[in-house]
Amino acid sequence: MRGLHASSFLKSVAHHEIRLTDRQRVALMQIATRIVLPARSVVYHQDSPGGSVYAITSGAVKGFRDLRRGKHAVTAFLFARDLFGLAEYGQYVNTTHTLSLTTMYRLPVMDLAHLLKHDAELQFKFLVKITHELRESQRRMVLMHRRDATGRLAMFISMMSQRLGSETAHAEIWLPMTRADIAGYIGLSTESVSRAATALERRGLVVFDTPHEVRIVDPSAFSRLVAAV
Amino acid sequence: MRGLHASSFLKSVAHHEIRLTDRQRVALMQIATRIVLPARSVVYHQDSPGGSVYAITSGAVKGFRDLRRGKHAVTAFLFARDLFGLAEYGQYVNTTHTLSLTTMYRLPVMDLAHLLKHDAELQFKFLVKITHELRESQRRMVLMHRRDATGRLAMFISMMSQRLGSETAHAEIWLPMTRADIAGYIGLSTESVSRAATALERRGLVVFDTPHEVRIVDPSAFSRLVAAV
DNA sequence: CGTCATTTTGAGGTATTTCAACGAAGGTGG
DNA sequence: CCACCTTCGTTGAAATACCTCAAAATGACG
Repeated sequence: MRGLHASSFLKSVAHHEIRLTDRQRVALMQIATRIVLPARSVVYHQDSPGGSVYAITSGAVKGFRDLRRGKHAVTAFLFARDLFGLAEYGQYVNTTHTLSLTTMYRLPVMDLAHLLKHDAELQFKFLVKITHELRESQRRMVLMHRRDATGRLAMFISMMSQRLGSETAHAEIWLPMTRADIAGYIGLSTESVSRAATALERRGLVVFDTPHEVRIVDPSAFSRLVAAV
Repeated sequence: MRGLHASSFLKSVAHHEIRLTDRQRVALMQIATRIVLPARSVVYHQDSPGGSVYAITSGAVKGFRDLRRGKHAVTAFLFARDLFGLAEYGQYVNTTHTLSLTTMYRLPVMDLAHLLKHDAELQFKFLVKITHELRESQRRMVLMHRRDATGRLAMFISMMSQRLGSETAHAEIWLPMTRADIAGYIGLSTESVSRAATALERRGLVVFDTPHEVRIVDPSAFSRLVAAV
């Protein structure tokens, strides 16, 4: 488990000014297990003992909590270079689920904690990463305050665009999640998400080539809507 | 007492009680400045350079972002033993504002980063703290998915109760923020918060001795409502 | 290519928002 | 010390936007 795998893990944590040294990468690889899961696989279930942290190399994962009547609140969409499971040390509070074919590294929390305790530089990079996530979640709070469904969806698309921007140079934005997942994330009903999507198209802001691929055709008007908080 | 081992890490997250050693406390005090601010003072403003992290000793602080038309989204309420400013490494993205007389320590981010990079144990405690905050924010996501205003307010009161539980042994829950602040936090209008408050009282679940002091008079029914996600 | 899940569209019900006004509380200045 | 003023909190009524229920159309996957 060296060479290609190791370098892809380097990339997985290198997001947002985080870059590991060779020695750090090797240390992490020694405790890591590479995992490849098909779409719709459960990574871990809520209320199970939280023994590991995961770093995504490619693919997409959603984290959610079950609510009443089959509904579920989506707590996060995770992509390449994201970490997850870290916030749930001790006991997982979310279920995580792959949305597509996903490769990731599993890091046992005991080993990771030991490693971080002896490498302050490495730990600092984790701290920066978590800190960045906290900031992300604050952006989502702003999204949740919007009253209009179309504005929420526009903001959601904008957020997804930013996260995937580094991967795809295309204007095509990949939305691997279902409408129900989006609804569970931005706090609307599935139908409202669908209606909001058609509303954005009818207003000439975006085009959905498929339900999971969207292009922004009027960037300035789109940005105006997103910023019209 | 040696360092924080992996097992004690789990424990500390579970009970979210961060305890510093005397030496760590001294090290932090050397770079810290003690600040006492009266109510309604701005600690820092959004879009200003983020040079410091703050640790609250007593009092209450709110973090928020301005939206259109005088509205503002409240991103956090912070109390004793909370840190803030850390998520905004480099550039503050929120404005922070005292809600009452507040004492806090200001830690220059440069000095703090230097300290953390040389004291993995101390940094670990910061990581635990941030990790816990991330988890908190996920709980809030669940709150935001509730459709009914009374349920949201009940959940909010429950959250405040938990945060202040260690300070006051009383059943009296202190809500230092205004109705508008609560509204900005749970995503409702000010009027809806007010109506939800009276609804909770009319249903015999709580009693508001003042607009800022609430007692839970029917704990089982109250818990049932909170859990009825 | 068939089957099932997902997505879209429609119509009505309902909760919250909005607009408006009043009452209460806290702070300030004469 | 009191009066004034600003901010905060509460209540009412109408409008709006979303949710729910239901069914058809589309898409995904074996």
